[in-house]
Amino acid sequence: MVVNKMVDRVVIHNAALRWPVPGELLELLPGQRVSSVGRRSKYLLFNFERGTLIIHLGMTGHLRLTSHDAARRKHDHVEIIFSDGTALRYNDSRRFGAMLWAAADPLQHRRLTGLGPEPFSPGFNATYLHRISRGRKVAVKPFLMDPRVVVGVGNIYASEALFRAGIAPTRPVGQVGKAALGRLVKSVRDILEAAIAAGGTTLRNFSDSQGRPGYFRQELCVYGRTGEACLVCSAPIKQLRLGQRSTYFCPNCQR
DNA sequence: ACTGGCTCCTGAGGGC
DNA sequence: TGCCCTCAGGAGCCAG
Repeated sequence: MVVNKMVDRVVIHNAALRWPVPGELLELLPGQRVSSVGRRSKYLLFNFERGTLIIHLGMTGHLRLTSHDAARRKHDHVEIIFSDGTALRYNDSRRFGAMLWAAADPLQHRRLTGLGPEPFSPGFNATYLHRISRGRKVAVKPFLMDPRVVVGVGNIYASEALFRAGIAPTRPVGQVGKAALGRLVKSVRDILEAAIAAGGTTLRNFSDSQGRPGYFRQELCVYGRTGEACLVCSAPIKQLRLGQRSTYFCPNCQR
């Protein structure tokens, strides 16, 4: 828990994340206290007295709260050292993540404006999806993964949600009816809820803040199961690329 | 306004 | 054992 901790100093070992880590953090953060933490989409919001530190973990990012003198690990790019002797370390081997600063309302930061609704919010519903998808020719899977449509649905969960909703991932979204979109909304929520309960999905090296892997992988119905029997109808699971992303589906259950 | 393709990056895994 | 190749993915960016 970092709330109420006072920043003593910031060390940037490697500023080359998705966008350069703002150097102004070096002067801005020391002397400020973390007042609260929040989240919007996959952006973590560390609210300080005079602004908000926005952190995205990308694919491989980790935050660890350690003693400030603990040995640095490979890919520890930024350290926020607190006055109580602890340090919050941002580690990200792939550097797909980001660290940004918002002097005012973080929701008005250019990376956060334009984000779609949270998947568990009332705004994410069949009527909404139906309205914004009419006339669109894009396939339903990349549409579902577009953060302007809804946030939080990555590649694995998109395939899984479409399987459970019985919708072929290649269907032009404009041709998916409202009832099917309603099933999709429910599937997305069910998948995310189950995945969160299982601690996420570990494919290679994902782990939570305690270093534990996620156990949702064993509940995946289609993702990574190319050629294996569909759990519902036994037809072989197919794989294709859609929007440069591996896509898995049952050609029999999903239409 | 849409759409599809490309890009960033490192590590894992497979083939030889 | 070691090298090389391919793949993985969140999401911004850009050309058509």
